[in-house]
Amino acid sequence: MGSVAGQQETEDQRAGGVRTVKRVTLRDVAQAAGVSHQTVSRAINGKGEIDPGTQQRVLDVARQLRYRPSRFGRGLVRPDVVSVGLIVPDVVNPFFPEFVAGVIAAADERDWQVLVASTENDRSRELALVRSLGQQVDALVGYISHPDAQLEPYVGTVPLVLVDRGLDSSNHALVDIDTAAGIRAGMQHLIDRGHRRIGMIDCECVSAPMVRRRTFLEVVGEHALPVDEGWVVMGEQSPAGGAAAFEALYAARPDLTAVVAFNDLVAIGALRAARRLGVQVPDDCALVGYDGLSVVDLVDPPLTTLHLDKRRLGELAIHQVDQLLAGELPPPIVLTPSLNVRGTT
Amino acid sequence: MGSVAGQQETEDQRAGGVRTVKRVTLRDVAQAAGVSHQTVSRAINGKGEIDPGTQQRVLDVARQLRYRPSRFGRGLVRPDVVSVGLIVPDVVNPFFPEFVAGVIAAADERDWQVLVASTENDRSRELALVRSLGQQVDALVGYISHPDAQLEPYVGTVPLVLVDRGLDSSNHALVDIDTAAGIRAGMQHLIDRGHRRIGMIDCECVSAPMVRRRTFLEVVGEHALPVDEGWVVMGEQSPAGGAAAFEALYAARPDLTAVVAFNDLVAIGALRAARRLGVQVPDDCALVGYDGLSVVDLVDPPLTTLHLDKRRLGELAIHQVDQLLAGELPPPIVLTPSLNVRGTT
DNA sequence: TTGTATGCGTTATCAA
DNA sequence: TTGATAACGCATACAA
Repeated sequence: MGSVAGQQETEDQRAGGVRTVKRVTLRDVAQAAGVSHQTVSRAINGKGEIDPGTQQRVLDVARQLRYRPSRFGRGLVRPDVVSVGLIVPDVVNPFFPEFVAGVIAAADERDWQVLVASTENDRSRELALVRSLGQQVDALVGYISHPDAQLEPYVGTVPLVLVDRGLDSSNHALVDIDTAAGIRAGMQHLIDRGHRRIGMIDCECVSAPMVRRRTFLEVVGEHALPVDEGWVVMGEQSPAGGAAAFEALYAARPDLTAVVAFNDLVAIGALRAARRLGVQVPDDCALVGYDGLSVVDLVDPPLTTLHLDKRRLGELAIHQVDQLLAGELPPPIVLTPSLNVRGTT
Repeated sequence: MGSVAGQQETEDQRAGGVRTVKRVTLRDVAQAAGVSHQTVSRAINGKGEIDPGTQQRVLDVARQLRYRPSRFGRGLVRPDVVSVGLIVPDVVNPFFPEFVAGVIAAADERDWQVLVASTENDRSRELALVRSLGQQVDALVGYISHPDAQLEPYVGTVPLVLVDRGLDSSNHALVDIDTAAGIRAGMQHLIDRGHRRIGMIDCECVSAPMVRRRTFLEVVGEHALPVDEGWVVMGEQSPAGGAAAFEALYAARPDLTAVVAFNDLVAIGALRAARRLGVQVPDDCALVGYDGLSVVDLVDPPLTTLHLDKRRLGELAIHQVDQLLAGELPPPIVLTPSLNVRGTT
């Protein structure tokens, strides 16, 4: 089976032999196998209408030559496979995998593909990603922190679904989270249980800046709870940050009876700090998290939290893509976290 | 600007107006704008060599017509963008996001794209995914449970990197985990601390069946530790499963002083069960996990575990892809977990 | 069963 | 500045 010889031959016959590694094409295989490129196509795709002998021969030659069909050539001539680009800030932060899973599942249901890209919490990478990925896909779903105005020049013509960024955006489809309603539910829960001396651990947050704190203060005002400096502390958005923030909060207000945390990770840090300080949770101090990560069930006691259906969030994003691809600009969809009472309240 | 009229016109002029939603092409825009498709191309890509007036006009028409460049048409004629398909069993299981992050990061470094697919723990989806995704990408990285023999017909010609499946595989590139060495290190640690009555919670595991148990028994034999029925229990691969398994183990061997768990999630379940049973960890019973999930630091006490660098695992997989794409079949790479002593031993 | 010719949507070359 | 023409790699009628 002079296939190896065939390969040599093919290489030599290449006219512009100088150019960089030319890709092996259907015609190269055809030439090497001494058939038409048509026959090769048939052999590769396993359609009938071909002599088993030649098919095998062609297949052998193809393997020798390391032939791989070009997805572009194919895509051009076959019904398009829809592909969606997904941009998230971080794949490891336990908030996002569930969201990504939702996107992938909903996409899969439609036989769509998902290209996942992560900015690795580097905001400066967002814009470049929007542009480059946007050129390679049929639509984009993005957990993007940049405001519309900055985004626009990079978006080009790609249909875009923005997630969790308030309703400031109008050119693109939106899936949003009603954080204010969530915080409000958490506060109400604490108030219902008789808490009045409630503190908050807040964090920097580009997507919904100040929302938690603002809502907190609103509710505090509505119920005439004690409020002045010291009831709200800022912390790093991490367990360690939550621990430090709790310590600061406890130092300033040792008589507090409940804390609302920016999110679950922060709350878990606060929980550990409380334990270290000898503060019993929930007896001495109740604690409410936010996000509803699955890890809240692994800590002790399990964390009461405002549970957001992150998987659903992803599914809805794909739903919005669907609309966009159909030529509609759908109205925003808003998801509200639901209170999940466990062991810390 | 009779662009809307232009659109009508274009639609009407389409010969086979019957066919399903034809995609808007460069030529459609050209016709509507009254220029050559070449000029449209120039306008879209913002190359110079075009009159600003016509450029603007063309751009307007393109927008009216909702024109989007075809990635296939482009891909055919521009230097290829390498894309890697990634198949994992589950995006939500905290083991995988770190792995995925490693793959994405290493791919990104090379300006490659990553298409992520999940089998959602449904083994039966693996093969179909290998085939379909394999056709759309330049290489595949797979956390695949099927043995080579079953896999082969579905692989086709796509370069494939298999992760964590023992070294039974030869046609494909491999990144493996030396689980035996990990378990051995964990056992040795316990033995060094004077433990002799050690139990194990094992789970079903397709990728490395029996490895933990086998290694456990080897070490037990080498050190003449007590061994008979009851020292190894099987459990579901989850915190709940770990809890149930610990209860069973404790019921059978109430005098045990240490437990090696299948993985961290199982170990965390065991930890909770121990607490419920009034067994102090680590004083009454030490506990060693496996995987090194970041959640081990969130439980109390933090879990001693055999830490596997999952991110690195992903990076190495891309490294293997690199070799494969260069035409080499690289030797397997083996990663060994390292003992991470925290609060449960 | 096999080969020829054509078109998919884009960019590049070159002439006008 | 613009346009005609030729690739790019593949699949599919249609002819042989």
